[in-house]
Amino acid sequence: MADKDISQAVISRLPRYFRYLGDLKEKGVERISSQELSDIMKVTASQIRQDFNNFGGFGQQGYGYNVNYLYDEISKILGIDKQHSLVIIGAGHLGQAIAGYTNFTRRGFVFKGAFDCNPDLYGTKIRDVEVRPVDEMEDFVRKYNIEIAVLTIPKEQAVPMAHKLVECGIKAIWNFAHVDLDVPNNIQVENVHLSDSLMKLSYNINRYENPNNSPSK
Amino acid sequence: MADKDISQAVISRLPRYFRYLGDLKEKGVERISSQELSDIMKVTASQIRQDFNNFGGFGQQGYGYNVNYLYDEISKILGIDKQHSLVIIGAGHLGQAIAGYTNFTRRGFVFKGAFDCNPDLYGTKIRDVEVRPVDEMEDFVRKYNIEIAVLTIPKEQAVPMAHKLVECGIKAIWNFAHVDLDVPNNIQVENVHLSDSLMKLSYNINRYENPNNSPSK
DNA sequence: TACACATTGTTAATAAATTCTCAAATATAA
DNA sequence: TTATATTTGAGAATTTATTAACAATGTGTA
Repeated sequence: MADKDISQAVISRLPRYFRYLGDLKEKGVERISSQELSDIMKVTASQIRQDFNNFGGFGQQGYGYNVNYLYDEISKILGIDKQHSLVIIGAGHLGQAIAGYTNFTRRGFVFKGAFDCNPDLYGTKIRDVEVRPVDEMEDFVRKYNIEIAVLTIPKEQAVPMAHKLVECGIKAIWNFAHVDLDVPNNIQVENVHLSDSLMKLSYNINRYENPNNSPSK
Repeated sequence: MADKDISQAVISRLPRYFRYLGDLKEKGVERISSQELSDIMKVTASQIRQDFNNFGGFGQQGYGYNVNYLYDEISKILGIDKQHSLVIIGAGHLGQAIAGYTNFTRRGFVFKGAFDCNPDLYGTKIRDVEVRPVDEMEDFVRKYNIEIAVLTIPKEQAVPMAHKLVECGIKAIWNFAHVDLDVPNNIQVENVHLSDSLMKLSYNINRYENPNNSPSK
């Protein structure tokens, strides 16, 4: 955990490399240089090389990078060469959107269960998985040793639910509730705060339209 | 646009400040010091002061910050003191989740239209708004002068759709498709790449479990 | 096989972001 | 009213991230 720490800035860029490499792979491209990748991705070649070097460097002088090899290595780094079990807590539209997104399955995220507190949803199915009452979550997570919980519930319920999940031995929470969770730091949390994202967009619209409403410095 | 540029790192933190200030406001807290806010938010007091100072500084020595005032100022900076019109392109679960999220409305994002290419959805309603055929999008966006388009469609369709939107005079795109859009830089784009976020989570799980699979340096 | 060329990995330089420090300003209590 | 305690805003110091430079190493060709 505490060895050669790699900054989250680097980690954040890996999925994007992975996406572009996947595209290249599909196109049948065998090799690529950092410069070529730089042109496609609009980041500096230097950054690409620096990023890969955090993990030892996967290229070869005079040749570049082998697309397939690099793709596989990144998938190992990201841990998507293994399967991860996942439950969705909150089977509303957002929960269903995520559950139904088949690409996640392709990346090894296996959707095992869905829970909600709305009785109307009990027994309805999302991709062969039955929606269960949320009280059954604890037993289910323990029994099947679920790794990841996707929290798509209102923020008021998110905090107590996170605590319950931690008690059941969950390893990670993908949090869509608009609240910061306070969990032990052996539990991984990744927040998706959609409203934050939308506000950023709003800022940039505003900024572009009224460039001169900045402080009098 | 090109005056006292504020870094996107700062902008990214504003919505979180805004969220915490909203909570404080609701609790009836009138004033707060950067140190108190630091304790609550788990960021350094110095960063809080530095961030606010980018916009001129809203506090007073010996007193701290007035919660209501600061809240209002941040909402102005973020441009959420004004209304923004918005259409959703792709009325699947994700599109519906976003359209249905009433908090956005509260923040001034007014949901005006929804479009899809699935005839089964035409005429169905999402919060009083009828789902229309996607061919009608262009006229609609032009006619009602829509500012923001939310792209919740598959990546193959996202790129041509973005081009169409730009032609219709859209100002900003909130992009949920797993692809990078290439639009003129007067168009604001905010990406929400969910699979990237999930991969980051996967990395951190992996990292925590196998701390020693780092390169031999 | 030998030589020119390409391209990485790595170190150094630069830029950006964060944290520290403290004088100046204000609030509050005596 | 004055003295003391707070707390900001701003500049300096530090840390982190990004970009540039180039020697080392391999590729591909004649």
